[in-house]
Amino acid sequence: MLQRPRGTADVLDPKEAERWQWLESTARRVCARAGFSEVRTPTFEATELFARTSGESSDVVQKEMYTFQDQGGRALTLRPESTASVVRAYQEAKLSGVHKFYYLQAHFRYERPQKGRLREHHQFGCEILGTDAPLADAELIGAAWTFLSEAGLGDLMVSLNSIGDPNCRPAYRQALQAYYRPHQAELCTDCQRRLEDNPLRLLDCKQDGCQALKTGAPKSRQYLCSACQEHFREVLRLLDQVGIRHQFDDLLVRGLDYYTRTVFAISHAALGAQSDVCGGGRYDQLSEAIGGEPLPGVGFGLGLERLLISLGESDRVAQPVRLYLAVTSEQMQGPALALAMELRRSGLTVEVELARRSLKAQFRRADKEGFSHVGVFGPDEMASGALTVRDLLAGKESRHPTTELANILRTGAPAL
RNA sequence: GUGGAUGUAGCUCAGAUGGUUAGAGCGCCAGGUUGUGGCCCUGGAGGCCGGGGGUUCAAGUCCCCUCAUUCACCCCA
Repeated sequence: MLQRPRGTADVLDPKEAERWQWLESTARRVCARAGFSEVRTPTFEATELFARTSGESSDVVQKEMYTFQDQGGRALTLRPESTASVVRAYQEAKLSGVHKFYYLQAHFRYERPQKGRLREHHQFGCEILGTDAPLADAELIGAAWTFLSEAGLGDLMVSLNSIGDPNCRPAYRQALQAYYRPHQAELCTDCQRRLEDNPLRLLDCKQDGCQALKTGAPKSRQYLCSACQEHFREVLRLLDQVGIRHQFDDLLVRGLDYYTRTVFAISHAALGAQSDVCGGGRYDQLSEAIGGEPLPGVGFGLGLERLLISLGESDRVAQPVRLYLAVTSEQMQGPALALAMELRRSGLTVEVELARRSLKAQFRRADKEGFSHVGVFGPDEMASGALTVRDLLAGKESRHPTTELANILRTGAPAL
């Protein structure tokens, strides 16, 4: 039989669907309170948008994009990330001033799948555009922090670094190259290439040989110009002030070229090698890379599949009242459905048995599927306009007029 | 893209050196007498052994290819 494409996933287990909905609504709630409004950008964009912002030499652009040509010969790409799109949209709409956006969107990268890494994955992300104030960095990181806490991820720690701006980064790159050149022979093949291509990336190589060289490598912080230094110091100070646990990590660099100054990540051990659940940073020159007016910004992206893995299987959804309406015979199914619809209209969660099975089997099923109550609807009940209700947790049973059911059950007293 | 592991019932897995009707546990369905769950007992359904090709008298078992999953690398959310 035909299967779903590699690296994609279906969500059809009701429990899992509920987890997704709960997570998404948590994100929306956190954003609404902090004044972020939702932005939705096209699923595909001009290939050039990503090529120019992420960087021609980045892995994303070199080998991970889903690129195709449409009937009109346009080169298009399924978005591998959303920041470039959001900046593009801001500029295209000729907005001005500070804007705060969030998105919940699917992203596509042609990669080899493994735990916490899919070809289509979903990210919740926030962007603050139009200001380079350190306060924006702090608020943005705060949004990710608040969201993760509310989602229930414990023991959070933000790692961050500053990788400078166009004024000071060139000097740092040169310093790195100068340091590594004499050791070139000891580097892994990837790092030999990086030495010319993208020296900053030398710092997050995990090969033993390269790892050893890192300790003596020059640190970006020592090369920051005074403006970047001041900016970073202020970001750190603000994080302290708002109570966000963080640690300075001078080996942290990001894979996308558009980052400037602040870069950060939040990781979680449950994810194995894909430990970063959230990553982001500042991108003050991105807009110009796509031919726009200067527009500073900071943003983060947070992988929802990864977060769901980190959160584990825990059922954090309180069990609400759910009534399973059982019937004593097939003849009662019609009247039972009518009753179910009436009860639903008054706000109750009610399910009726669709297959023909014995009362016993209906009870068994209600129990298995975690219903809180079973209503038995038979001739006696119908004649008296009542329903026999059994509380499955308490094991108690009683009969009530159907008109009073909604109130009795909704006010929740588990024991009737 | 590179390297390793895996793929047998809905799920977790057994099936030594190839040999007759492919098994278990859990789950599912039905019963254990009158309109009632969780425990227990009995019975039942359910498997092109991921797919294709090959070797052989004979393949779930051996070989090749392919698809998928998984772990690591690369990289990233």
